[in-house]
Amino acid sequence: MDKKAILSRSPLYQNADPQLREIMENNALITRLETGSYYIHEGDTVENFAIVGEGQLRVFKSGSTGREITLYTVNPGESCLLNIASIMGGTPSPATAQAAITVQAVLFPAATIKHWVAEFPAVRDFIFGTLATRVSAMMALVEEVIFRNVDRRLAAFLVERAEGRPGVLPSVSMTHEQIASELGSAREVVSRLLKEFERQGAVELRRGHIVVVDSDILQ
Amino acid sequence: MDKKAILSRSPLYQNADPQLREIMENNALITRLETGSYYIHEGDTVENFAIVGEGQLRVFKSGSTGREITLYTVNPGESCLLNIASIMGGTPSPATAQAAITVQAVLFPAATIKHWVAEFPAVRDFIFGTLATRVSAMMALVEEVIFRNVDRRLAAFLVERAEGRPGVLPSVSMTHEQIASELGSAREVVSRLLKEFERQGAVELRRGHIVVVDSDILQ
DNA sequence: GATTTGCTGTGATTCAAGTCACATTCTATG
DNA sequence: CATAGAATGTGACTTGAATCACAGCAAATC
Repeated sequence: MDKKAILSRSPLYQNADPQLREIMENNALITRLETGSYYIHEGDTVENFAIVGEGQLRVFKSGSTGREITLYTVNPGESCLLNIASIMGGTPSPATAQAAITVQAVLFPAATIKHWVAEFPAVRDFIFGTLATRVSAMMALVEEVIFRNVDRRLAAFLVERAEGRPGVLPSVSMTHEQIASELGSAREVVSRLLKEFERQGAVELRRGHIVVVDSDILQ
Repeated sequence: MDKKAILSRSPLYQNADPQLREIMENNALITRLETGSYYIHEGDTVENFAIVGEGQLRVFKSGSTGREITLYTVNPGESCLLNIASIMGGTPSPATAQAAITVQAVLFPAATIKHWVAEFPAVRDFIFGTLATRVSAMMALVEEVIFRNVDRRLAAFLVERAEGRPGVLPSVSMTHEQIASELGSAREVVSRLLKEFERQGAVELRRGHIVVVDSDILQ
């Protein structure tokens, strides 16, 4: 993927006028992050603003016992909230970001994006939009974690993340371990609950992925 | 309190140039919210942007069993993140806001503030600053809730919220019930933990407030 | 000062979920 | 096809916390 291909995935670029597009193209630094490598560690100062073109960034917090919880993921066309909050507020990053799937992205220096926010309404709208969405999601996450049991969160997670082509049952391609990190729980707990779901006929378990047979039961 | 007095508490107004100040004064609608009354309910559409001059707004989510968790509070001079996220993103409010202490505030219509964001750098900086701070706090909250036990969260809460004049021991003036809502836990749990803290000599319990005797033990 | 109302203290119980400790599969790869 | 390394399945145990059910206390109000 080249700069332009990555940029084209972002609503920011899509909504930009030709002038801004050109400026973006001229300032974009292309980068690649292999699966498992880190984009930023908690506490670091963020120096770039990223737009993901391909792959997936996972933003998470780790607890003392090694357990983790995913706060959100950044998919193609999206930008990292962490980045924005950190750059605009001048604060260190409140969480860690890692490539869950090899990422190709473009970067802009923090100073550059800050300047654009002042100058281009399109940039502003994009950033506010991203912030607003993530903030709501964050609040929803707090609520979930406090008031909902792991079984309900797991069921909701499966329904939401299951992907399937027409004709094929939707499924989630993750290990139990990964799902546990996503939810901030433990692997054994997830395994047990999944088995229970299977007994109820809601899912079918394969190695490395979970097939959602009946999403109504999960609801 | 009149408009000007309320506005003067906000860094937004403080950093504004005379022109913006005048515009703000001319557009401000003054309002008062008695303790316990709601500023906004979850799911509502937000129509105004508020700057709190006095009192305290509590922003929270409620669970099905009636339990609540405070996401954050809005104090004098501050603005409501909910508001900003909702107005700028055009999404319904993700949580409920209620006056914990009778609030005096000024309001600006959503359209007005949106317009100002485009026009005045000071407004932009203020809003981004608020968003960035709250987003970080939100992430920290998720982490706390997932990885830390209630006793640790309670201890941290007491240290953070204790207020005292010189010469007087700091204390938190809240009932156990209120603290439980703050933490998203149950009253009995908080009562029991507080008694335990008292046995350890960290606090002293009075009706309606907790005196922090030794904040080191709480750490 | 009597009463009502709202706080606080505590025991008993239950339950979700984290932890430990292995056994049992898969499946990729030499 | 043999096997190492991952992924999964499960039993046993422990524990933090929520819930239920009252009892005692303080303080505001009549």
